[in-house]
Formats: sequence, C-alpha cells, structure tokens
Amino acid sequence: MKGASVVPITVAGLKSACSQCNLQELCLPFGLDDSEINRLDELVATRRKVKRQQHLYRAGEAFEAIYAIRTGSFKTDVILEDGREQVTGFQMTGEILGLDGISSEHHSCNAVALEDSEVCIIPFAKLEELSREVEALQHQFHKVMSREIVRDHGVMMLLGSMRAEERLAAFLLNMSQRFTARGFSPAEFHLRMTREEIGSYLGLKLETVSRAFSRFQEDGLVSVQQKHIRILDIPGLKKLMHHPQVT
Amino acid sequence: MKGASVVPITVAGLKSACSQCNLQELCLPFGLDDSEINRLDELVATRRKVKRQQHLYRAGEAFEAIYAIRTGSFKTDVILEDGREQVTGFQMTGEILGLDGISSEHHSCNAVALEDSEVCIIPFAKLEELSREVEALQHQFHKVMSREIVRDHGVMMLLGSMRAEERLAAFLLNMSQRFTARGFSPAEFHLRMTREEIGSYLGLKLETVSRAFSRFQEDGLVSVQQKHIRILDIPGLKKLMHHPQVT
DNA sequence: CGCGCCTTTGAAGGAGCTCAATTTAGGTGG
DNA sequence: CCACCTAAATTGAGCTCCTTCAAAGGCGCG
Repeated sequence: MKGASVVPITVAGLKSACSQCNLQELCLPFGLDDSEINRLDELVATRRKVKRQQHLYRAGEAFEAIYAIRTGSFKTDVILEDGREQVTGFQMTGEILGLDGISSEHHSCNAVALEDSEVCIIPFAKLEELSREVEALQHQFHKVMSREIVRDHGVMMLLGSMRAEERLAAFLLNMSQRFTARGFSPAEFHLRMTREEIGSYLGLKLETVSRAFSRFQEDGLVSVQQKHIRILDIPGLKKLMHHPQVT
Repeated sequence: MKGASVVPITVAGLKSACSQCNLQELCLPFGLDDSEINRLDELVATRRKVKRQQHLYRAGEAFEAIYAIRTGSFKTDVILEDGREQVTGFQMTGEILGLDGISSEHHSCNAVALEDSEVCIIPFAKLEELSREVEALQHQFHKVMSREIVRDHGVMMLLGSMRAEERLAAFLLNMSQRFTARGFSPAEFHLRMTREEIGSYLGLKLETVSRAFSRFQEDGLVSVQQKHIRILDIPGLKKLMHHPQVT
C-alpha cells in the first residue's frame, strides 16, 4: 500500500498525463485518439493544488493558461465596484476554467475553490500551437468554448424569465445531471457552495433560496439537510420548471 | 460615379471580400495582415440578405456556418416550452453570430433580423481549416469567442444583481459605446428593438422599461422619443449604475 | 466544548408585475 | 393627402413575490 492514496506534494510529482486520466470523456481530450492524447501530455505539464476558499486566479491578472479541474470544484464570480458579487458559474471535475481571459489577455472574473482542489495547467499559447496541428483538439476546444456560451444563455434564461422556485429547480436538475455524468448518484449529492452563493448565482437572496428548499421539502420533491441534498421527485422538479405555478 | 454607391443585387455580385470591408477593425479580420486577409476572402465566399423579422437561423437547425453582420442588426433569443422568450443578445455590424451552434452541431438559439440586414457566411469547417494555417486568424477567432463569454457574464451581473433602472442604464451605455466604436454618435441613436425585446433582454416587463425611460427623462439623463434616444448625461447614467439608488 | 458561520423561519415593506385604458407612430388604401 | 388601422409605447392602480430586517437554531472546527 506504499503511497497508494497519498500523493506526495513534491513539485516533481505533479506530472499530469491526460492519457492516464479518467476524466478524458468530459475534458479536453474527448474525441482524440491515443497518439493525439499523448501529444496533449507534453502540453499539460503541471498541476496545481488550490485550497478551499483560495483563488485559482483573480480578475485583472494576466492570462496565460486555462485550467482543467482534476479534483474538487470551483465557483467563478464577478465583483462590482460597490461590492456586489455575481456568481457566474460553478465548475466541477473535467470542466475548463479561464476561457474568459483569452479576449483581453487578462482574467475578467475570479475563480475560487469551493473545496480543496487540484487543476491541470494548460498554457494557452501552447494549446493554440498544438491545436493548429491536431484537428481533433482544435475542434474539441472550440466545442468547449461554445458549450460555455450555450450554458451562459441557459443562465440568462434562468435569471431573466424564471421565478425563484423554477430557478432552484433548474439548478438542482443541472447539478444532478452533472453528477450523473461523473458516475455519481443523480438523486443524492453534497452541495459545496453556501446558500448565499447559490442565491448569487440564481439572482436571489439566501433567505429566498432557503425558503424554496423548505418548500420543496414540504412538497416532497427533495429531502434537504443543510448541504446534503436528496432528490425524491425528478419529474416533479421538471414539471415545476416548465409550468410556472399558476396558483 | 459609375456604380459608386449602388450595389447591384445580382447573385453574382455577392462576393464578400473582407479585404474591401470597412468593418475589418471590429470583425474577424482584426489583427491579420493583408496577405492573410486575402486568404480569408476565399473562405467568406457569399453573403445573405435577411429581411426584418426574418430568421437567420433557428434553434435546432444544423450548424454549418457562423455569420458576420455586414449591415443591419439582429437579436438572438431562446424560447422555453411554455412560450416564454429570453433575448440573449443584440448584435450589430461587425459582430459574429452562430457561435452557440459549434458545441452540439445544432443551433441552440434563434437569430432574427431587427431590420433589413446582410451577413457574410463563414463556413465553419473551412474556418477551422484556415485557422490551423493562419495563426493570427486562429487567435482572433478565439478572442471573439472569449469576448462572447465575457459579455454573457456581464449580462448575468445585470440580471442577477442590478435593479431595473441600473439595468437600463447599463444597456444604454453599452449601446452608446458600440455605436461609438462604429463611428456613430455616442449620444444620439436609434434603437431597432421594441420595449418588449429590451425588457426580455433585461429581465423586465415592457412597462417597467417604459417607466424607467420616463424616469430618466424626468431626471434629465436622456431624451426619449419612442425609439429615438438622446443621452444627455453619460456620467449621470454611470453613477446610477454603480450606486443603486439608496432612496 | 464553545465560538462563529451557515441556515432556517417569521413579519413587514417595496420593487416590479399584472391588468387596463389612453396616446402615439407608422403603414395602407381610398 | 388624409382617414383609417394596427402595433408600439405610455401611464395609472392594485397586487404579488421577493427582499429586508430580525431572531433563533444547528453544524463544524479549533
């Protein structure tokens, strides 16, 4: 069992190796053949650990790399001058962080770890270089960026057209679906973010989020115990989304 | 003066020629040298006219090309099953439409012309091909996608954290800035969209938009006559954005 | 085990929505 | 050129959903 589950924190041990990673299906390597993934290995040279509550990057910092989440999870947010925070997304393993920085060569938002996490560092100049040679990588990268745009449109729909309970239902269903894609239970999971962060993401106050959770529980849709969520009635939640309660 | 300002409407006359276009600075050619732009000309072979209220593409259609707006303007929107519409953006000349389609090979939103318009058709497979050869094009394309992501985050901020009048102020300042970038007056312009469309974009009802316009007019910030807008006090609007009225 | 942070719940207030009537602009045909 | 017609915009009044303010309870961590 020597060194089985304990990864040494030495710098030398931080080789990434997409070819060895079980997140291939979700991440940048998707669609590449073995030889192409090996070329990715050269590029994704190092990892970085980020402790809970610490920043992976901050708005304003120079942009040099994008990041693939290997373990843990993050939130991204934008802070207005007057201090108001808007959470723009929650990211889990296999998802890519930092795409916002390409446009201006500086990051435009903050990325904060919601738990102790680890990311693969993908130097962007090298990624562009390699994706000029590897068509499948180029295409997959474009899909990743496009997916982010589509996701953002979904959030706009949420924020612009849905009522509080619809928003929370959509949020829960989205989390469920993403946990499922990672081999976890669709019905039972642990939220890493606070009610306030959920509220910020959904354009609601934390009290409203809390009340909506309580209402869902009363209605038998979910079982909530602090951050531990158990979805009891997925169709019920879906129905709630598409049919704004005409009480 | 022979044929100077009148473009013949023949199909043969629809060659695009980025190299001849005065939108280079805003569009995909930005940052390319002359020889590189000439190569773009091969790719951007045809244009397409879209009449007011007509669709450039619809959600669900197969994705094959992205579009650069040559004249006119568009809105993009998502329609929920129950009929609710969320406008996800307004696009003007030089801006790129269709990036949402890359991720799934199908468009995920609708693009509708707000006035009689014309777009350049950029076949996506060819764009990927050329951008593997032309580094500057690759980089510019990535910037365009990233800019869209950053823009979306701004809209989330708007929808999630701002009050009605802040949203409208942000909207007007954004329009002003984009008109300015196109050589038009920062202070005086014509909105091509209805109050309802503005409202959908900002997550408000048309009546609320109308009332906010009236309030701005009372306060001497703008002069509004239906779709004709004249901004009288840009600093005033900016102040309004960052300091939510603590009445 | 105690302290702080997160969460829950209640009660009152307000920003924006709904419903409804009126005005205005732009397009059409006589 | 004017009258007509329809779509868009404005404005008012009452209501609702979410927020604000406040207090109490629970969980986790040092």
